[in-house]
Amino acid sequence: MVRKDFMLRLMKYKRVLIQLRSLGFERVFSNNLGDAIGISAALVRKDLARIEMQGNRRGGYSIDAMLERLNRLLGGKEAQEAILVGCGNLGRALLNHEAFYKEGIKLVAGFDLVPPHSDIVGIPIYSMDELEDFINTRQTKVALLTVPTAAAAEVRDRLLRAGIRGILNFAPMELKCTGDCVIHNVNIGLEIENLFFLVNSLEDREAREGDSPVNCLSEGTTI
Amino acid sequence: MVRKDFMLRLMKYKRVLIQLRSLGFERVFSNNLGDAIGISAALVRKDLARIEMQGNRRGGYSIDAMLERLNRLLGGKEAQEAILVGCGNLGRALLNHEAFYKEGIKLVAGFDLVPPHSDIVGIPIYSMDELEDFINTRQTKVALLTVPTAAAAEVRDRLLRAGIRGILNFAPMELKCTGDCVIHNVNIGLEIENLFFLVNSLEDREAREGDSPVNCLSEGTTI
DNA sequence: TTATTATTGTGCCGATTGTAACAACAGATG
DNA sequence: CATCTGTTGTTACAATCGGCACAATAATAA
Repeated sequence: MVRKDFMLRLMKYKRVLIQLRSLGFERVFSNNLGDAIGISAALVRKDLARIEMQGNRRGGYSIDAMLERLNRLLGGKEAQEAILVGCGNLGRALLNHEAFYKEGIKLVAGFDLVPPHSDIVGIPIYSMDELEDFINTRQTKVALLTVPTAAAAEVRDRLLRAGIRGILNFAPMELKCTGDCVIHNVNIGLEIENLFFLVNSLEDREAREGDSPVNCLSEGTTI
Repeated sequence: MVRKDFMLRLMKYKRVLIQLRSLGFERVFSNNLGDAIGISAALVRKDLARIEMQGNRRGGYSIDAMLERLNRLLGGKEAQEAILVGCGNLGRALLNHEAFYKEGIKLVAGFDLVPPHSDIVGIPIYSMDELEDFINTRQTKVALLTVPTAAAAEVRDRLLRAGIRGILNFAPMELKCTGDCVIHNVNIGLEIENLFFLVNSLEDREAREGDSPVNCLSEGTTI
């Protein structure tokens, strides 16, 4: 609950650093990073102190050193393997989502009650019958769950029994976990509802106050 | 930044209440709600006090009264209209996502550089050329952005110029906002990375401590 | 060598969050 | 009517977070 924000910031730093490095930079200052991800420079420095990343008092931080440290903390650079359960519309879309390849995440298989006849994107889609075997032999630890709401809880139990430790649930129902595991719920409906609420408040305020001051809210993933 | 969690809790209460009511319940206790969404009963009571929802000291809260209040706060029950820009895999998947219909959100149109010849789900998909006109005539205020990363910033500007006030961005790049608007970033890659990190820490800890205590993390949308 | 300057590292503070504990109270029971 | 039980409403509190400001310090210039 509390260090999630912290870790997310670390991941954002990493993204920015990779970008900067690819542009030829070698060092970075706390205020660069702060601007890039929309927080104060002081907070950046505090975060970096927390991961024992020390910079040069005049020349900022070494991008390479920092990336090295972040990679060690966040799980390294070798792509981590996850599976996807529930190859409906959303599931199939995620299977060939552009973002994953670049970010060290590899979806190695999809599972569905009725697997399609041909693989769509080069990622094999298996029948649910083979779920446990696959998890067992590949020692998969993380799964994306994109099954219909009604099936979500049951599939979660099955995944956990099979050895999965982390689940990213997309069904619009808060999944809790039972045992030693991590479950994150990505509820897109909630996101949108939230957005409507904020936009409505924005317009209300403007209507009330006439010309409103610039009011700009950009927020990160609820992740 | 700060009341986002609060509002998200309100929306979660609403979901649970709707479910409970459909099961025939009429009243609910703070600890029911707390259990349902994984927080303490005290926090539930505080939230309810904050929205001036008062319960009966013995009989808990009236579900109907609470839903009424929540609906007023969160934007009522009439479905709110949003559009979706970028009808690639993810975009099309969202266009027929089960969750939206039930949750008072209505995607009224999709837009793409090359709109498909036939509507896939009954939701019309238009060419990008018609974007501004549509927004203008329908007075749309919220958009889902599922275009490729490279185009995200440009399309955002276009949307904002056209009058959109809230954007839910799915491209794996932190979009900031320029003007009076709200932008939320749903970064699925970050979500997964985060999950890997947590699972790894979990396993590390267990390896270190031998038999670990039950350690169960279930968290809501980062959103 | 000395002064200057830019940037880090950190101690402190205010704000906010969620928890714990308890008093007030409504209804049930006898 | 009196008691008792269970739930709310509220107050106090501990933890944490992020911001500010400033001392420490490394590079540079004179």
